[in-house]
Amino acid sequence: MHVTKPSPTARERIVAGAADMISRRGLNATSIRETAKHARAPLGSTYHYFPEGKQQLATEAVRLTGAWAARSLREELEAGPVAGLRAFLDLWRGIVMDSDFRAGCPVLAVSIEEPPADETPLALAAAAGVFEEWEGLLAGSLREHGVEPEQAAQLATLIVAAVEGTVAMCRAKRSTQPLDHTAAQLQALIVGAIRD
Amino acid sequence: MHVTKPSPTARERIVAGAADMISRRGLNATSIRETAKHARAPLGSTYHYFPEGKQQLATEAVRLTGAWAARSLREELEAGPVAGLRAFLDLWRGIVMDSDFRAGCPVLAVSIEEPPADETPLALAAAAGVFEEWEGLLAGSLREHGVEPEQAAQLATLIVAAVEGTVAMCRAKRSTQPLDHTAAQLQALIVGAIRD
DNA sequence: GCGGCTCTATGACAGTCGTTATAAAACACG
DNA sequence: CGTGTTTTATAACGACTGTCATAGAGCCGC
Repeated sequence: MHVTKPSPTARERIVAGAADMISRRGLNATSIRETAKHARAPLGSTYHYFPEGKQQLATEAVRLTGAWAARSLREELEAGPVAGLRAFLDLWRGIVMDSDFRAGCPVLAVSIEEPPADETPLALAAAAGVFEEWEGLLAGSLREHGVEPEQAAQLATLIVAAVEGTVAMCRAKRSTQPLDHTAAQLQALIVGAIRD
Repeated sequence: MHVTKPSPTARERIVAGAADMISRRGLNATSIRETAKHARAPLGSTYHYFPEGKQQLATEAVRLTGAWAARSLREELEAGPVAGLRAFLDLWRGIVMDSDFRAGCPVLAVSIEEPPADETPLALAAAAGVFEEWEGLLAGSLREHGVEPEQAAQLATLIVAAVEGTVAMCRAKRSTQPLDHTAAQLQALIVGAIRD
């Protein structure tokens, strides 16, 4: 049986492209015109698919990235928290290296740009939700391996925050050394937490 | 004896204002016109003081923030790594809370925005330098308290990355809970590393 | 007072931005 | 074929951007 992967629709291409551009240049510097061009879609289509404009596009880009990372995280966590951590780190390492240190995490990018005062920060709320989803997956796996609930929640927050911060540091330094440092420390931390 | 604090020059006000605006809206969304207005300085003055334009202004804003945090970090580290960590965390907690979750770290903001392809990323290099300065201070203090050099360097990277990431998460969630989680975990981690 | 320097004021340049309106095209389905 | 819906094309709107040029103020040592 053969299943041909459906070629992505124009709408999907726009969202994926927006996520990529946001992860490189930030939300404000990502223009709708360029995302459309990057996805080989006309400008008019963007406002057809995303009638609420840029906020909606950013929101969907954040959610897409969140779901993508969550799926990988969920799968690998079945082999335990250490395997999950490694998968999470490798995922971002790939992004950083494949882009020659030009891309990072669009969820972080959206989180640190103050939204215009007049509108509800939909994309920011989506970013908060993605962080919580990632933390929840990690904390759940830690609890399953005997870590106390409060300790598990704290550790999950630390992992997500450290990975996000490390990716940014790798971009600034144009080096993956921060990821190596963080990986070693977080792995040891998890191993120690599980053993208790 | 009485020493009047010298009122900051227009140049200093511009740099400080730029750092604040970058920490809120990101580098690309911070316009030179608005920084000038925010500092009650005319637009012409900005190009007088910063003839290399926006890159130079961003670079100085990053360095100002870096030096400001480094000074606090250096002072408090004299009381040991745990005190230094607490000071570092409190510093950012103050920024986040005083701004009602609208401001963060300008160094991080600069780190995650791809510079225009045609110019040398001066501000990005400055951000890398600031991260290294912070890591160096923390690693040095850890070594002084008996932590192995490699372990100290890794732990310092983790601390800086985690704090930066946590501040961003606090903004997204509009809560300081991530900072509480990270603070607890990092403190325990340092205590454990020192005791060995 | 007076030259010379630092700083300000003002306006302009060419470009991009988010968004909207409106018309044409492409398509699906009977 | 026609018809109704989805998608594209194109132009325009006001506003904003980084940068530069130039003319004027303010202030220094002499």
